Formats: sequence, C-alpha cells, structure tokens
Amino acid sequence: MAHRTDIAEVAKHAKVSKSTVSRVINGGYASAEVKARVAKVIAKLGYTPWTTARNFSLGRAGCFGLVMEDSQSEWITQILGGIEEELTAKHISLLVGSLVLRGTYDATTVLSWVRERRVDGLIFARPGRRERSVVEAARKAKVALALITPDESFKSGAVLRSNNADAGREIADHLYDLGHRRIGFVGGPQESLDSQQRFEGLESGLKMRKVKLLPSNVVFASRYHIDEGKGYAERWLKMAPSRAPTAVVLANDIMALGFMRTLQAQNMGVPKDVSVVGFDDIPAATLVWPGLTTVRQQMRAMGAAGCRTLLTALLEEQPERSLLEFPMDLIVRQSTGPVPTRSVGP
Amino acid sequence: MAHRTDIAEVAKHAKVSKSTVSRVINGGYASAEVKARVAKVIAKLGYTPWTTARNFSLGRAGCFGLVMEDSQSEWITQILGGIEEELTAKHISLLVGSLVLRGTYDATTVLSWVRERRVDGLIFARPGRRERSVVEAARKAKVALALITPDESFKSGAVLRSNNADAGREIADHLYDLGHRRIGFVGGPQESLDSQQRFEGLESGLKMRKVKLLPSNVVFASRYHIDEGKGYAERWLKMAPSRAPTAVVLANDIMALGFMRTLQAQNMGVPKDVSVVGFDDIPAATLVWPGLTTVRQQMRAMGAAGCRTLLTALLEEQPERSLLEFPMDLIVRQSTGPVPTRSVGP
DNA sequence: ACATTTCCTGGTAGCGGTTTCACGCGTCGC
DNA sequence: GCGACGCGTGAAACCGCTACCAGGAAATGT
Repeated sequence: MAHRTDIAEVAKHAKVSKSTVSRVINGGYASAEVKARVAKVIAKLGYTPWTTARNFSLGRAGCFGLVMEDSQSEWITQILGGIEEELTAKHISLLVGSLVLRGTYDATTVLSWVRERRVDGLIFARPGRRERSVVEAARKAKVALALITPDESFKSGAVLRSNNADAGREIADHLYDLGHRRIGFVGGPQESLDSQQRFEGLESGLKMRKVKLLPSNVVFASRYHIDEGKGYAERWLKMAPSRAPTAVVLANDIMALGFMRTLQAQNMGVPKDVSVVGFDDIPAATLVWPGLTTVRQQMRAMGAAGCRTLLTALLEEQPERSLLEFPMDLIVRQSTGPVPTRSVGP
Repeated sequence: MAHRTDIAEVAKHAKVSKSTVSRVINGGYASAEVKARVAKVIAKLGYTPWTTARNFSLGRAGCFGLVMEDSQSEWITQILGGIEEELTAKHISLLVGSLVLRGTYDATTVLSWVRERRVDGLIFARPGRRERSVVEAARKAKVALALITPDESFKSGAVLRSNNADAGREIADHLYDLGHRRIGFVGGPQESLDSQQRFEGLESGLKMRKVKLLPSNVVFASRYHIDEGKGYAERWLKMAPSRAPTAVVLANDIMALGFMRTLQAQNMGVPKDVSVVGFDDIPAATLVWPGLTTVRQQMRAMGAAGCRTLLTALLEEQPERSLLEFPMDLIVRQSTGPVPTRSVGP
C-alpha cells in the first residue's frame, strides 16, 4: 500500500517536532527560518494534513448540513452556489451535506446528522409547519442554525428572508403603470407566510393607488401546484370579459406557468388578453414564451449569508438570534403588458 | 458544558470494557447476556457513537463527493435523490458533499477533497472534455469513481450512461408515425458524445424507414444554449415552407424550448406548424405550453447505481471498470403532432 | 545587573473510537 | 486425559492531529 506522509514524517525531515510543524501550518509561533524549512519539506513531500484527523482532534465535524424539501429543488443550485462561494473562500474548507426530504417527512436523517455526525451547523431552506419539530430538535441540541424562511417566529438561529411585501408593492406599481385596475391574485396555502406577505404587499401597494382587490378575484390554493394555476385559468375563462381581471398575480412561478399554459391551450394570448406575474424566478421562467414577469429571490446571497453566520458561530460563541432581510428583484419579461384595449387593432 | 457520553462511560455503567461495547455495537463476539446489558445501558444513556471518531479510527472519510457543473444543475435533484436513497438505506450512513463548479473550471476543490478530506469516492455527473484531467487525477489517487457519462473511454471506475442511440431511434419512429419525413436536427457541440449518439440514433432510425436527414437541416451548435435554439428558429422561419422541416429534434430541452419560444414569438404554432422534440425532460418541459415531447434520462437510477458501486468498492477491493447502460423514456407531450396538411381546416 | 516579558520550541497528553493480542474457559475429538 | 479449537473478554496500542505545559533564549524594562 502506498505510504501516506503524516505530520511526524514532515517533522523528522525538517528536524523539528510535530508541534512545530502543526504551528507552522496553523500559524502559531515559529521563527522565519523554521517556517521556511518546514514549508520546503511540506512542499517536497507533498504533505497535506488529513481533515478528518484534524476535525476529530478539534472535536468538530467540519460539516454543515443543508435541509430542503423536494419541491424546493428549483432553488438548490443557487443556494448551493452561495454556500460554496462562502466555504471555498475561507481557509476552513467545509463540506456541504445536502439532503432532499421525501414526501413523507423524514426527520431521522437530519437528527442523525446532529447526533452521530454532530454537524457544526444546519441550514434549513424554507422550513414550513412540518419542519418546525425538526428545527426545534436541532435547537435543543445546540446546533447553530440558519433558517431561510419568511417566518421570523422561529425561536432561535439566524433567520434570512426575502422582503415579500415590498415585492408585492413593486408588482402593484408595475401593473398600475401598465393601466391595470382589475387584478386577480392566487395565493398558496392560507398558512404560507410567503403567500400572505406577498398578498399584503400587493394589496397595500394597490391601495395607495386607490385600487381595490375584489375578494371574488382572490383565491388561496391548497398547495403550490401547477394545477392550481390551471384551476384559476378555467375560472377566468368563464368570467365575463368586462369583469375578468386584466392581470393576475400568482404566488409562485409554477402556478403562474400553469395559469399561462392553460390559457394558451385555449388560444388566449398573454399578455394580449391577460398579464401574468409570478414569484421566484425559476429557470423555466426564461424558457417559456412569453417570458414570465416575476420576482427573484436572492437565494444565492441568502445561502452565502446563512453560511457566513454559521461560520462565525463556529468561531465565536454566539447562539444569538438574528434577522436578515433581502430585497427581491422584479424581473419584467413579456408576460406583462398594457391593458387590452378592446377592438383597437394596430 | 453539557456532557457528551462516550463509549468509556457506557462501558463503566455496563461493567464491561470499551472493547466489548464496541463489539456489541459493531457485531463482534459477545454473549447474549452482555449484549442485552450493554444495549440497555446505551438506550438509557442515549449514547450514539461519534461518526468522526469512528471514521478517523477506520482511516476513511465517510464521505462521497459529487461533482457537477452549473449548467447541469437541472439534474441535481434527481441525482441527489438517487444517491440519498442508497445512502440512507445502508446502515453506513454517509454524507454527500456536493459541488457546483463555476464557469471557469476549478479543479482545486475536487482535488482538495481527494487530498485533504480523502473522500471514499467521487461521483462525476456528466464530465466532459475539461473534466477529464480531474477525473484522471482522481484515478491516480486511487479514489473510487462513478462516472455518469456517455463516454465509456474513461480509463477507470464505473461508467453509467443512458442509451442515447435507442432514444434517437424511438424518436425517429414517433415522428415517422406522425407522418413526418422532413426532419431537422440541432446537436450540441461536435465533441459532445451525447449529441453524437443522439444524432446517430435518430439517423439510423430514420434510415430504417428510408427517410434521409438532409445535411442542410442538420446543425451542430457550439454549446448547449437557449440561443442556439433561437438561432435555428430564425433560420427555419426563412426557409420555404415546402422545404422547411416539419419536425425538429434538438439535443437538449433548453435548446428545444429556445426554438419553440422564438417561433411562438413570431406567431407560429407548435405543433401546428412544426413539431419539436427535446432531450432530458427538465422541469420546464411540463410547465410550458405546449408541453415538450422529450426523452427522460433515468438520472435518479444512475445516481443510485453510482452510489451503490462506490459502496461496494468501499467494502471489497475492486477498482474494476464497469459499464452500466440505462434506457431512456420517450415522453410524448403536446409539442409533437401530425404533419401540417396545408389548407385543410377542421 | 536582575526581573520581567515575549518569542520559540519540544514533549506529552488527549480526542473517541477500533483492533490486535493474550488469556481464560468450555467443548470437542481422539 | 490432554491438545486443539472456538468463544468471550479486557488491556493496551494505535489512528494523525492539536493543545497544553514547561522551559530555554532573547529582548525589554528599571
């Protein structure tokens, strides 16, 4: 078996003690001469400290865990990107363990990370009601937490969230400026805070312009699913043209695309017959025609910030609560346009 | 600070030695009586062995690394799902480190996994030309490898690939049955084996039906990018209707959607004016209207199989080469339809 | 000149598991 | 009746690194 050089071998070649080698690597006291000599030996031997041994010695895992549901997978790339950005920048390079939760909610894996692997921190991507118990368990185990969630009521850890309300207001302005006055809204489940905040933002934005959202045009879906958009489209198609909303805002892109494609299947045009706005800016939003006007969450930044929190928590002792809010960016594409003015051809 | 129970404490309470406790946990010799007593103590104390210590002692990392590019992120969920399926099933629960490579190809992180963390295996998701050097380096370091790639020329490790050629033939049949005879193809970069194999499959399938692909209708793009689909669409729009392909196959979904949306922006209908087929079945394929007819890769299965390979490689000593081929599934949606019969209304 | 601090270094003791080794015991075979 | 063998157990070594401690040398202060 090939021989793996260890710190003792480096020490021997450099004619110093293991301790000194360790100090040279980690930046303790060492004379310039010794530093140079040890560095040279390290280079010659191609020595690299073994992370596992170091972590073991330091009593830590050297790992963060990332927890998310299947359905949130549209974001995973961005979040991972942000986390990695932060991790590779630090000399303390950590691995990211990532977990996609299955339909039936399985807390075992997360808890095993905490109990067995003793991860140094957990990043929860958009934990909801069902995740609460796991978050709670993690909290009790004194693991550092970063929670990407609109719900600041979580008892501990760093909470990172998007400013849904402002985004809603921005959409209101955008649609108002295009001339829309009859506007529809399709929310997610009633208990979804994202959905609530987005609705309130939209409503308050419209209110400032003296526009009212008719309750009959507002719907809250039982889940964030494409069929819910489809359902609203069917409803929309049955409305009298003089009463149907000229623009519809849906609480996520999936529903918005469901709405759009159902209308298109019935030969309605977007935005010719109705403007559509979504939330989240999933990859598909640029791939469809017309491109979906939507609001982008700074997922990458949130992932990075969450990671940074955990890193500082790793060094200092500060299981403090904190709350960071990220602005959302309205991305105007082709799915929104001026109000259809009946019987005016080009 | 809260006290963490270790194996010595368990041993003390159970009035046995550390060795015995270890044996009870890992299934060595132990009398039934002792087993029961130790198990009871473990339960009472809520003891869980610390993974890092165990891995350190065993001289392994307890981690696999997953390597993929940004652009392949559409698959990440499926691959992760497959890997996890395999990992949580085993009692040996391992973490997955996942890495998204940035535009400028950065091998450092991967190599640091190999050198510093000494991962027990690496899963490469669709490594291409540029990845070759990293794969090669990993091979030299004797790390177990699982490569999800169409390129079986990789010198080592388990190669997992989709049967692109059969998929191409299946598409040929599908389009032929719908009456298409003038068919276009947009490939990826010339050196992309996926693209080559897909093209060859399509061509051979059509040949069996005595249909020829006109060279003028075949294009190989410089990269898998949405704009390449757009470019082909512009080209298509300029063709004489009697010579333009009635169906176009594009080597991935992104390009296919680019093709579709550009046509739609010019008021052409799919599949009314032209049928479209993509490859990969990315999430967006179901979200657009019309839904994109495409071919699904069994990414989940490939991830799981790759993981299984690594797990067995971890136990036994078998750095063998192996090649697994997975069938692809043609998913017929609305973007393909019968050949447009000119001037025949319903 | 002596006390004090700062810098530098080596020896040693862990970190929490697994594994090897030696040994006692009972059972079996001849 | 005695060696051979399988089972069950404990003591101690070990994995590779860091941290703590003690002590010497050099620099500084009074």
